[in-house]
Amino acid sequence: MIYSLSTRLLNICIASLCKIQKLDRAEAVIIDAIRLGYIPDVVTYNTLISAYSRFVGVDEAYSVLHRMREAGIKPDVITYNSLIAGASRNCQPSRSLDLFEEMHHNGILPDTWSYNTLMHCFFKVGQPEEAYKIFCDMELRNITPCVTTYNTIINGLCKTGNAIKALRLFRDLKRQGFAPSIVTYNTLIDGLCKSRKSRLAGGVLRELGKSGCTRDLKTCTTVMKCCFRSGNFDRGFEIFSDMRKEGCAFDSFVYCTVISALAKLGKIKEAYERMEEMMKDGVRLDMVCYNTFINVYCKQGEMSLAHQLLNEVQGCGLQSDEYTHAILIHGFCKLGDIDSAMAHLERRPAESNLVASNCLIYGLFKVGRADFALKLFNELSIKDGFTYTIMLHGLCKCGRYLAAFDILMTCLSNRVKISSSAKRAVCIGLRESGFRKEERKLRSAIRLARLLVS
DNA sequence: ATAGGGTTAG
Repeated sequence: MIYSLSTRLLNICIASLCKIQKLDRAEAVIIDAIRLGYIPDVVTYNTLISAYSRFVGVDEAYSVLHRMREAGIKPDVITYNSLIAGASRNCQPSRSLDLFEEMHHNGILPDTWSYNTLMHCFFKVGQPEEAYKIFCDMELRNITPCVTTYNTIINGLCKTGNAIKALRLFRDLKRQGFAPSIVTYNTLIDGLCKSRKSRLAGGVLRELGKSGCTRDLKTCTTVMKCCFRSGNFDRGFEIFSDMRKEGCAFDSFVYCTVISALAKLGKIKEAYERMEEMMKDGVRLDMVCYNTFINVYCKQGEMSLAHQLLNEVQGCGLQSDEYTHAILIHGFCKLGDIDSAMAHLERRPAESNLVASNCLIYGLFKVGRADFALKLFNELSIKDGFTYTIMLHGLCKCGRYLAAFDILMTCLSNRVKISSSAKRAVCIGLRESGFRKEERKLRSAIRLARLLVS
C-alpha cells in the first residue's frame, strides 16, 4: 500500500516533468527515487518513453527502454505503441515494422492501437496499399477495429487524394451500423473541402447536424478555412464572429486561419488587432503562428519587423522552416528587392523549397530579369502548376508569347493545372502580336483539355 | 499509447 502510493507519487512527478519537456530531469528523478526506496513501475517508464519519442526522437526513447529493462521492468504493449507512434511521426514505416516484429518476438501482442498507428504511418508516407495490408492482417488476427481505425483509414484516403473513396467508405460503414464520431465528420469535411468537393462537404456537415455528435472547435476551423479557400471570405468571417458570440475560446488554429485570410485580403489593420487579441488570450505561439505573423509584416512591406520577429523565434528555441523562408523571399520579391531574396535563398537550398523558388522566379520577372528567371526555371528539377503559371505570366509581361505558347502547350498535354488568367494572357498576347495560327492551336488545345478533364 | 483543424507562391 505504501509502495503503491509512493509509486503513484513518483509517476505524477514524472508526468509533470515530461509535460514541460524536462526529460533529463525526469530520468534523474527516477534514479534518485530508486535510491530513496521508491519503486518505479511500467507506467513510470512508459511516460518517459512516450515523451522522448514525442519530443526528442525514437532512438532516445529506445535507449530508455534498455534502462527500463536494467531496472528490472518489462515493457508492455503501451511501451511499444509509444515507440511505434514516434517512428510514425517521423515517417519511418520500416522502423515501425521493426518495432512491431520486436514486440512479437518479446511475446507482447500488438493491439488495436498498434495497428492503427502502423496504418497511419503508411498512409502518411503515401502508401495506402501497405496500409490496407495492415488492415487485412488485423482482421486475420482477430483484432477488432475501432472508430479510430476507420477514422485513420478515412483520413488516410483523403490525404492520399481519394476523398471520394473516403466518402464511399463512410457511407458503406454507416449502412453496416458504424457510429461515426466527431473526428470522423471533421476528417471527412476537411478532406472533401481540400479536394474541392465543397458541395459534398456541405452535405456531410448537414449530416453531422442531424447526428448525435456535437460540432467542436475543429469543425468550425475546418469549415471557416473551407470558406476562405473557396473565396467565400464573408461567410468565413461570419463563422468567426458566430464563434465569438457563442463564447468560444479561440486557439492558435482559429487565430492563424483568420489572420491569414485577413492578410490575403490586405486587411492589415484587422490582422494586427487579431494578433493583439491572440497575445492577450495567452495563446502559446508555435512556428505556424510566427509564420503567420511574419507574413502579415511582409504583406505590409515591413521587412525589418519581419526579420526582428525571425530573430525572436530563434531566441525561444523554435526552428524556422520552409514556410518562413518562402514567406520572407516572397516579401522581398514583392518589393522588388531581388538581392535580399537571393541572399536569403542562398542560405537554404533552393531545390528543397519549391515555393521559394517559384517566388524568386516571379521576383526576377518583376524586375525585368527574364533570362535569369528562365535559367532558374530550367534548373529546377521539380516544378508544379504554380511554377508554370508564374512563368507564363512573366513571359507574357515581357512579350515572349511564343515561349509562353510552347510551355503552355506542354502543360496542357501533361495535365498541369494552370490558372485561367495565365491561359488568357497567353491567348491575348499571341493574338495582339499577330501569331494567329498559334492562338488558334492554343484555344482548341484548351477546349480539348477542358473536355477531357471533366 | 493511436485518428481530425491553422502558416507560403499565381
